[in-house]
Amino acid sequence: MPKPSAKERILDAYQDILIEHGIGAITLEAVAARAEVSKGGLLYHFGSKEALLQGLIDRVGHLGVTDIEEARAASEGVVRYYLRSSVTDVTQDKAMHRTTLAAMRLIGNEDAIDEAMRDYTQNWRTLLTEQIGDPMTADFVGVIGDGLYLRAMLGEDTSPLLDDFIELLARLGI
Amino acid sequence: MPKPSAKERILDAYQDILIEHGIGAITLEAVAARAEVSKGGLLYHFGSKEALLQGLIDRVGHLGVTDIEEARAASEGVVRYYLRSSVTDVTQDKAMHRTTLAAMRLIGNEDAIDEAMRDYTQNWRTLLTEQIGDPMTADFVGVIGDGLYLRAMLGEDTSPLLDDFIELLARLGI
DNA sequence: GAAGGTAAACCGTCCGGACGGTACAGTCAA
DNA sequence: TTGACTGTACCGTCCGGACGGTTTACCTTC
Repeated sequence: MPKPSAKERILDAYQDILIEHGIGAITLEAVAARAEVSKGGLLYHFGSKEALLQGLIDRVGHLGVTDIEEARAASEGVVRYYLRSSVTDVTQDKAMHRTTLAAMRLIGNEDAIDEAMRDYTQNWRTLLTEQIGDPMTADFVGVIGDGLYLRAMLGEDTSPLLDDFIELLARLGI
Repeated sequence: MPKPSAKERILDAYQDILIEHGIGAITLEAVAARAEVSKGGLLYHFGSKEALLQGLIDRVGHLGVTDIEEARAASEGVVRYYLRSSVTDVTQDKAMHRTTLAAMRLIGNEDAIDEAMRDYTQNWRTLLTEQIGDPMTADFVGVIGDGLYLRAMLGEDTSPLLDDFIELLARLGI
């Protein structure tokens, strides 16, 4: 695996610090240090803290689109794909999962993040509705995924719940 | 309704700012201004920003206990009480609901908050298991409540979902 | 009941440190 | 030569917290 470009590394560092220590630990110097870049180097790529945030939002947008595409094509089915990617699964370590977790740390603190996350959940809701048929049931599945994410944010390992939840949903004909 | 004591007003202001503008907007001066108290007055009651956080944690603890007690005694049943209090219901405006929403803004930023929230969800899980019997199904209901809270954090009005969700759970024999 | 005392409740200013951002001169690989 | 940085020095602002008052409520004693 080649070393990612500095810009990507900076964004990764931004995410990592958000996930591990939260928004309060985000300083330009801390992000730069984690990315193994000088402060000047960071500011070369992202002209301000605000630009760094925008970088994360863009990433949520891009990864969100490809995530939905992959889900649509997944052989296991959309619902199972959705729940699996909502669960903390150490073995997969998907890019979108980390990005989402990082973005969630900013919910309520940055309006632009709230909007990006609403868009993302809305896209999922659309796909789930398309797949399941009934919008109400689709919302139900959507909320379960969100709940799993919230638990992940609290540091809980939710992977043991996956199969049980899928079985319960199967009983509802999903 | 008499004017609450300064200490309560300060904690209310702290919550309000967290909910409306997030952790980044929390400064001693902002909280003091919102509570209509001087900065010195605030520091008289809470000796530091850390103490303010501890005040919120204590509140989560106290309200959490009474919340669980009320749920246990609720004529509508524990599950319905749980889901109803997870939903954004403008008409009720329960103290615990606001406190939880405020505390959620701090998840991942303050270890002590994470722990308090884990305790709170754990207490609910225990009660739900006791009520439903099967721990796996209880977790299922628990996660749905969490998902509703996450949506509330994103500013969504989740109250229309309540009855539908209860009906879906009824189909599972809950 | 006036005077005096006391402690809790509260006010407003000041200081030091942290942090975002600027500026710029130098390095180095392609 | 140009783009991608490094490293250092610096500035202005913001914020936490310390601190030295001041007001209010409530005794107590003459």
